[in-house]
Amino acid sequence: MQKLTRDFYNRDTIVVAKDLLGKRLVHRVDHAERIGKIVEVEAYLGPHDLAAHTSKGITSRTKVMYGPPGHVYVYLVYGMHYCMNVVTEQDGTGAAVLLRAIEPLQNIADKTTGPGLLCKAMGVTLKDYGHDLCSDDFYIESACGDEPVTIVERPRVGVAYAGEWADKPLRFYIEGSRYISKK
DNA sequence: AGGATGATATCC
DNA sequence: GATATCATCCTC
Repeated sequence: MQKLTRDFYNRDTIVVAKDLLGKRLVHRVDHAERIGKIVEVEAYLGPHDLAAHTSKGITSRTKVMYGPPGHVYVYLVYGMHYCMNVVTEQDGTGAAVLLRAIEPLQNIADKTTGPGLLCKAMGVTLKDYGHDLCSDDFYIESACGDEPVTIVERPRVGVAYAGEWADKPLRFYIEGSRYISKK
């Protein structure tokens, strides 16, 4: 078990996205560690990626995504669900990886197959906006003996408005996992 | 197939 | 300050 360092996140976003599959997301809430294995993610590459929130430029909402890697970008979608992202690449890039689904491992009661459900189960809300994952109560670690996995590539979900960027295969998940949000 | 529900960006 | 738009989920 090894906590991921800043260097892990400070790399090409697609590489980080694929590398996050199989890692353990750990969040301590009320003295209990909630742990889930990441099984599905999406890559948002930067301002040139029309599906990314940073394509609108630096705003109060996107400033964390434009900041240094290894921090958490949380936002509210559709007025009721939170989604969490991990900021990637060097300070100023504006790229991140959306966590879409986890496999429950410890202290998780609710469903986890979708970005909104994942945040609810992990206790992630807007209060976690900007949190540094290089910390002790909210971080990602590699499992001991991290087994290689087969990665499936698909177009991202819910970004039909993004023109040609809607079709790019930037959604990645672990083949065979029963916790994938959609087929 | 359609509705819930509120922050945010983008207009006036 | 008003309004259109959501990186979703649940129920019918």
